[in-house]
This record gives sequence, structure tokens and C-alpha cells, in this order.
Amino acid sequence: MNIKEASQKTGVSSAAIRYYEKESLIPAIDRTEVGNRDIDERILRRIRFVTQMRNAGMSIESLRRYIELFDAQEDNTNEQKAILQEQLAVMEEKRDDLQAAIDHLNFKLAHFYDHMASTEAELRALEREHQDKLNDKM
Amino acid sequence: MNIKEASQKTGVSSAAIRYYEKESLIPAIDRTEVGNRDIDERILRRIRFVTQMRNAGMSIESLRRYIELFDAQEDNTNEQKAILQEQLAVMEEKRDDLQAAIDHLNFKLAHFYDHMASTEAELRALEREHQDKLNDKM
DNA sequence: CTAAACCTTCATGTGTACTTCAAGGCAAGA
DNA sequence: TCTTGCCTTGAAGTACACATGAAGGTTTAG
Repeated sequence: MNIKEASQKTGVSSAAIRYYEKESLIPAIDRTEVGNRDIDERILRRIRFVTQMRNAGMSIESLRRYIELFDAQEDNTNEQKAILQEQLAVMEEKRDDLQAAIDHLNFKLAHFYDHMASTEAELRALEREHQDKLNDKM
Repeated sequence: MNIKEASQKTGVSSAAIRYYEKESLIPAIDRTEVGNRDIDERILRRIRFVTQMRNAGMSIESLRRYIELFDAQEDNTNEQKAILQEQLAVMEEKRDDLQAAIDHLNFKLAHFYDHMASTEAELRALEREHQDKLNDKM
């Protein structure tokens, strides 16, 4: 398929796909006789994977290093493992921050109509309790 | 406390704290007679909250809108609720993407020494299985 | 009284991750 | 043949989130 179709299927712009290829986040894409990209399912999966990682907050640079390790058949293996573990720790912290923020929002929404009905002072007291449990945020 | 101490306590640069104030992510900070910022615990909590949301991947703009709703005593309440719910949905998707990425990494690490011992072909087969279960990533 | 170590505002610079533009090639339909 | 619609590369532009620098003010130590 051509790049436009790949763009439509993945929701990633053509320009971004070219960019990802240039930055080696996806493998080099085969070309037709005239030089146009011919994208297959394998590339589509890679694009979706990159999108997922990007949405999760991973930088292009980290992703490139990660994918390099992934594809490498070399053997600085212990160093590789250390890098993967480091990346994992970063992502877990990010997820936990996100979860705390989600809890925060859910609390707000759960008490939303309370909020509409009650005074600011009452709500602040309620929230203070919540925050004390949640250990000091905002 | 002065801005430098606040910076040290929160791990957020002085410049970033000034920026957050300007962008209304934290309340207007009291000044001393000579015009220096005098930061209290309430502000510190706000800074930490902003940091957490930023780490979780929330943009400055989204955060500002969120905090506005938070602090408002006005009453476009149903619209407000809709916005909070929207924000929540975005964050949950982000968290799920992150979790998928973490699963991916954990799989890699769990099979890391397998990888060292086994051939590429064997590992790819193993991973294909894993991916099939995880429903089509990379 | 002068230097160090804070602070202020305002302006400009920087890195990331793209997006957009310019200039041109190829293939199909009117 | 010419317009439409796709594609190519390379360069330049853009948005966000700060970082850095300039020019100057105040307090504290020597």
C-alpha cells in the first residue's frame, strides 16, 4: 500500500511516517520501481507500536535505542538488560503518576454533584481528607 | 521561603516555577517588601501536583484549564463535568498504552536470558505467541 | 565599599517532534 | 496535452516547555 493508505490506517501522518523511517523507529521501507514507499503489514504494526510508545510518553530517542536493542543480535547483553530495566522503571513511575492523577479526577467527578450542592468550604474539607489519604497532592 | 529553596524542595527549577506562576498553574505567589517571591507550603503542594501531572503527560494548556475548573466557583457545571470526563478518558488511555508498553518490556526482560541462550528464530516464535495474546503490537 | 549571592522582569535561545513548503517526477482521465 | 492526484527529497517553519542571558535591585560578609 502507498503511504497515504498507511497513514489512514494508522492515524499517523505521511510526514510522520517518513520521519519515523528516517529516525529508524521503523525499518527501511521497500520502494516500488519509481521510488515510492510500499508499506506492508509488518510496517503497519511497527507504526502502531511506535504510536503506542509515543502516546505512553516515550521519546523518539529512547524509542530508537530501545528498538536498536530489540533488533540487535549482538551481545552487550547485560548492558542491554540494564537499559531495558531503566526504561521500565521510568515507565512505571510515569504510570503511577498517571494513576494518581486519574484517582484525583475520579474523586472530583464522584463528588461533582456534591460540589454543585455544597459550599466551597465543605468541599475543601472533604478534599482535604481525601488528600490526606492520598498523601499530599495539590 | 525564597524561590531557590522551593526549587530545591520540589526539584523544579526556579525558572519553571516562575513560568508556572505566569501560566496560572499555581496561584499568584505573595511577595516580600522588595518584591521577591515568598513561597509557602500550599504553593509547594501545587508545584508538586503540577509536576506529577506533567510527568503523567498532561500539557500545560490542559492543566491550566483543569485547574481553572478546579478553582472556579461558577456554574457551567455540566460543561465542566464533561471536560473533566474527557480529560479522564485521555489519561486512562495514556495509562493503558503505558501499561501495554510495560508489559512489552517485562516480557523482554523475563525472556532476556533465554534470548542470550537461544537463537533469534526461537525467540521470534516465542514473541509472536506473546504478541498474539497481547493482540497485535509491534 | 565592594563582592557574593540571592532576587526581579523581559527578551531571546533551545531541543523535540513534527508540519509545511518548494520543486519536481509519474500515471490516469477529460 | 493538461489537469488531478499521488508520490519523492530537502529545507525551513512551528508549537510547546522551558533555559539562558541581560540589566538591574537588595542584603550579608569581609
